[in-house]
Amino acid sequence: MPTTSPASSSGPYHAHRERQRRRILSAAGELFDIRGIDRVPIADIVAAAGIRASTLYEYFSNKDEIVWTLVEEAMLQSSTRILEATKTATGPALGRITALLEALGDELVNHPQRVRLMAQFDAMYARDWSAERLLALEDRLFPGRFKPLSNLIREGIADGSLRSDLDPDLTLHSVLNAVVGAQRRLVSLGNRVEQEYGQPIERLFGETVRILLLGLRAP
Amino acid sequence: MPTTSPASSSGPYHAHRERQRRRILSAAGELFDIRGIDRVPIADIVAAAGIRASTLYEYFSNKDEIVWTLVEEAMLQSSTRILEATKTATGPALGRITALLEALGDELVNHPQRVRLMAQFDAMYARDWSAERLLALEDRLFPGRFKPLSNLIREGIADGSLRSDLDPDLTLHSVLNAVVGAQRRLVSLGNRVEQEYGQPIERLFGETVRILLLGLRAP
DNA sequence: ACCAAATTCGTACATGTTATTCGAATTTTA
DNA sequence: TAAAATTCGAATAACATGTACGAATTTGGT
Repeated sequence: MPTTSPASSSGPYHAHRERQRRRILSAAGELFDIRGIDRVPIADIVAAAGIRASTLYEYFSNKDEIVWTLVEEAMLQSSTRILEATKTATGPALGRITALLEALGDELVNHPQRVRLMAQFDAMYARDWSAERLLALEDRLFPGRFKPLSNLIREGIADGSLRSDLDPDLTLHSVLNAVVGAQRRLVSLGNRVEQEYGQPIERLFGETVRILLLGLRAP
Repeated sequence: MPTTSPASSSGPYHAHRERQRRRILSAAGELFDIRGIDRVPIADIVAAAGIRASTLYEYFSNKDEIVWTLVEEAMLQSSTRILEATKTATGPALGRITALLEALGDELVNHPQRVRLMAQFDAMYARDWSAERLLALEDRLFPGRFKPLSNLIREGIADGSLRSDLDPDLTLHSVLNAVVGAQRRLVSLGNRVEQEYGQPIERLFGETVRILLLGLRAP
């Protein structure tokens, strides 16, 4: 009898369980990326992971749990990398905002699968039935995440690097939303972007960031 | 015996067929919006439309056809409205770009369901298996759609309303992508936006547009 | 009001897919 | 080698899609 249906976090078989868990998650992540989350049956995840369905249920009680686990990991990795980039940068606020937005560009080119996962999640899972769970997850991962953004604008106005007519509680949120939206749209459209726009993804993203920064900069 | 399985486009019963077709499409659209396209079985569409499954197959041969029809309509309505707004505006290019972006804001507040549908489609259907069909659809709906955008930038540089260092083949594409990305992200996150950011959707969107326009404007 | 054509209904059905459970067999640990 | 953990294989129940067809109903034209 397994300890409990969701994976246990310690014990003699701990290392092995962790390995298996990873196998399942990465197999699922790959398939979700290629075919779309809702079009991947458990049977396919199982086959890709090289196990039987009944084994999978020793690790996750259903597909949703796999999805939520992947999303949690993606959000964590993403935010870790971005916070780090922002903290590394020094000098006037505009420079730190630049670093923040460019980190999202790095993510776009270096971790497209991760970005695609979150794009899918936004469009499909961010519905009422899961809103509570998502908000709870975000609160757990980064409590009090918005004060730094507002302060960044305030500092920029004070140090003269940003326009003085910006609203600290509004501007950076809307800029971030636009950049994240651009990022996710570009990565979702994938090859089609280049076919349609005739420009490589990273140039389009870079130009978006450039224009936004020009709009923020003090005249 | 029905004329053909997909709806016929003329004949004595034409008006009635159109009405029924609409019933099906709007029932499906509603359900897709609430639950997500891939989580709506045919049986539910049929029930919501108040008909039997066998009747539905007189109009659409499968669920994908319903989805594609809805997407085609959404793309057409959206682009019609936006082209019109752009053409109505006169004066310097910056003003016309402003009208273009504000039209996307109108769509966000007045037709959120339509925007959500396209957001879902981008994230789920814009994959390799359907890329050809989508490109064909776009070519059919608006052939040669990108020259006007490039020209708008060129005109703006010429008439002095835009910065002179913009790239006609790049800038407006990337700005549009960002605005569309922001629009779709806001509408997908829905109520969560206000809970998380503490700002109404249209303010966030408006601020995004404002910053972008500041970035485009000649110094 | 009536007729003929078109549409819808009701139902049955064949087929395939999906998620989940459970006891038996196997592998691992100590 | 014994006990514990893990995996397997098979069985099952539920769901979903799409098709078929005669009977009942609605529609448009006259």
